[in-house]
Amino acid sequence: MTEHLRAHLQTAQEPAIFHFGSAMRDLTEGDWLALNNLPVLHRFVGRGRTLLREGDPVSRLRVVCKGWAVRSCRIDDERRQILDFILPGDIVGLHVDGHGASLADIEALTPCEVGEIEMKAVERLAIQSPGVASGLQDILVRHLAQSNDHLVRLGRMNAYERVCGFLSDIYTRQKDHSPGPVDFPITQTIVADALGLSVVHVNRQVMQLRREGLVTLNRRQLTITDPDRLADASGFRDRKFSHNRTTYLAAE
Amino acid sequence: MTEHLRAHLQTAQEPAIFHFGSAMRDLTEGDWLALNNLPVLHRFVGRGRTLLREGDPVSRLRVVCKGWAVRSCRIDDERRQILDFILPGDIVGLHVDGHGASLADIEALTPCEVGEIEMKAVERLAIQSPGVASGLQDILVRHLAQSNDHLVRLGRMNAYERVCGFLSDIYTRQKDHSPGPVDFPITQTIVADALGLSVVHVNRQVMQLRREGLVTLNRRQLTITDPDRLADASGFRDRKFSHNRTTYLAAE
DNA sequence: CGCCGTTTTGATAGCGCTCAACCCACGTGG
DNA sequence: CCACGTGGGTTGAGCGCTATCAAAACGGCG
Repeated sequence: MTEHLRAHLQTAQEPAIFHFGSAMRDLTEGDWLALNNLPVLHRFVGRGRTLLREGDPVSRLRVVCKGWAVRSCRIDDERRQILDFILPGDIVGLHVDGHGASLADIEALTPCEVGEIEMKAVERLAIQSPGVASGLQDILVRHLAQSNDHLVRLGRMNAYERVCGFLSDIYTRQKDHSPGPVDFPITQTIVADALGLSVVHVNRQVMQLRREGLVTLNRRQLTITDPDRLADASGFRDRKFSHNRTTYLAAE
Repeated sequence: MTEHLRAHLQTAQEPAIFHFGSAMRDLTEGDWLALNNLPVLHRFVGRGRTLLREGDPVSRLRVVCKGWAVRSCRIDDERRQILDFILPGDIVGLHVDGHGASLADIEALTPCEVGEIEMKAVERLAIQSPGVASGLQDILVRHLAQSNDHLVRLGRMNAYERVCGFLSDIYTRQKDHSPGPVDFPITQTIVADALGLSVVHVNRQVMQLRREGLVTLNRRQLTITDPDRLADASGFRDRKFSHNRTTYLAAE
């Protein structure tokens, strides 16, 4: 398939399908055509609303086409853990238990546009198309890599390193499209719940980073002065993790 | 297929293949026959030896047929994080980056017998057999669920809850075969590196649990007096996690 | 027997939490 | 136009959970 044709196919379609297919590697022209036949249900979710609740049966795969969301577990009234951040183009609905029930809540950080695709239909497609089947596996494996990084962060990094690594990650995941500042629709409370810290302590680390001139950030935007230095400060030796792993698709 | 035939097929084969297939659901007779044709390379790994090193290209899937191992990341000279525990029957080699390189070291806690299967061969098989393809996905999804639990543990549980939850997990993962005590070839240093705590503090929590009469454990065996009480003490409301998730295959 | 890895215990220090207060930006309604 | 409420950010004081350091006991193994 020529590059030209591929580009045409990729841009010609439904955004949800485009993102879904783009997350896979080595799709053939036929795979793309088949993907395009998948029916997509559109939904809009307001900020703060729950897209999917823990324990809900997941029969549809969700592609978040616009907006940000988080996947989080509530432990009790005063504790919750944010498991990952969902950026535009990310896919939701793969974290399920043995009965197909969601392992966590998905909550919109900003208004979201979501495309929903029947899991059954995707599975049928995967049977016919090896490219889609292995693409699904790619997506799952990438989630595993992300969990890995987060586990190391929570288990063995101190507060300063956690914040550095987190900001570095969020930065790198968006860096492909635009130089300069990136979106950051995240409160410090959210950061705290993601990093297993208290809000107050997150704030102290952020203040520290500002004093050191490493970052500029507010509720809207994040600017990183020296990405390499920030990544170094995140504790992962030679930036191997956040650079090659969480964002390893972008690296190709 | 009759139960009798299934039982026959499952027991008639190579242990590595048996475990591999058993980790999947809804395999047809044909799937099992095809699995049995996969060539298996046998390896033996001594205690403390490294089965697979971080960064190594993973071209073969490993089934640990006998023995225990851990998957761990070294951060620097004095810090490491253990990401999960590999028990007999577990599958290794799915945690890879975008280039197929291992994300972590796999280290044998006890002497291990490992069956190695060419990834390429498995992929070829998955193309022909939908059961195997979706079985592979099952395995990946189960790993995701495990990571989830561990993330919550590291992010939002205190030392006591972490130890309770950990012991509870190890117990539940083996409980299907034998009542009473279960294997526990794990030093407190290993527990510490898994739970993001210091050895000394792990020991204090274990001592506490012993004083409370909840567990008996040494370097060989773990006995849990009242599994329900221990699970309650792990902080997960209604034992939903460790019960339904990490071990959700056993629940079926 | 002697070595070494592991477990246990005490004393001390420090990282990060809690509580509390204050500030700011923003939206809402009178 | 201003009063007010609300959500988020910032800062200080004090405490508690967990780490670190140190030492001793234990147990397996050559």
